[in-house]
Amino acid sequence: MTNPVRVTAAVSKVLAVFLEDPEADRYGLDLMRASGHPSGTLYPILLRLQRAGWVDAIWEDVDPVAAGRPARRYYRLTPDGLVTARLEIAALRQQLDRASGADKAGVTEPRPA
Amino acid sequence: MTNPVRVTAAVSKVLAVFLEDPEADRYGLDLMRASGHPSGTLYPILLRLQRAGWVDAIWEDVDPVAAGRPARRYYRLTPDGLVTARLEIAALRQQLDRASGADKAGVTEPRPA
DNA sequence: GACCCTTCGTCGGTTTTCTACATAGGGTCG
DNA sequence: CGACCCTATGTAGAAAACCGACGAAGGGTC
Repeated sequence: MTNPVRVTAAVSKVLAVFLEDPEADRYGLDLMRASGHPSGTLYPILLRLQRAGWVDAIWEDVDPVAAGRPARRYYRLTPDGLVTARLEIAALRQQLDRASGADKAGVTEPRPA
Repeated sequence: MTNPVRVTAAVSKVLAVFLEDPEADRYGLDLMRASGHPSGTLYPILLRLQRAGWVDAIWEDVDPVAAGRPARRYYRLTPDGLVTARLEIAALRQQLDRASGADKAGVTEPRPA
């Protein structure tokens, strides 16, 4: 476990969504909307994250007929994945901050102090 | 011009380096060291950025014999590329900030205020 | 001549991304 | 009841991106 996962742009978006609320259970369509990824991008990423042990998945325990919709598959960060994701995202942010921090004409931030 | 460029993780690293000092001329080896990319990653990215009109390139006007090294090829952001790069990087940063901002236990930042 | 250094790239295999499509039940409209 | 959209899951296959290895070309050193 924790075998190499390349934290690409698409992967970091998914991790960022998870980190918005690390306690929350998230399902596929939900993650698609929140990350902006199409299913063909999202599900392979979720598979890689699961294989790496960063993410867990469980089937929703609901009767599809009673609920009026298919059962969802809920994904959530493992404790391990939570720690690693935070580190990865922090590293990315630092890199981007270095870029816009050295730039006088800020686009969004008026005062860095 | 300004045809679609996918701002992947590797591309954003290159843009971030350019934004550290948008006035500066940068050459290949320099960008390789600053971005951490191997040549096989960097040069294709520079080509894509040039084709999109985000980056300009000119050959250094120097006598290789006198300088004791091969001439460098200098790359720099176009005015258009500067604007676009800033927007892209700002968007990425916002996304990452939302992720760690909603998280109580901060990893690096003690006080966001 | 053999070797390393700087500097520019390209080549080719692996990994990642993404546009379709597949599946399956439910609801709606005419 | 057939055509169509909605929620859900995911796969298939091609295009794109990545990156280690290599090549080219000159300079210097031993």
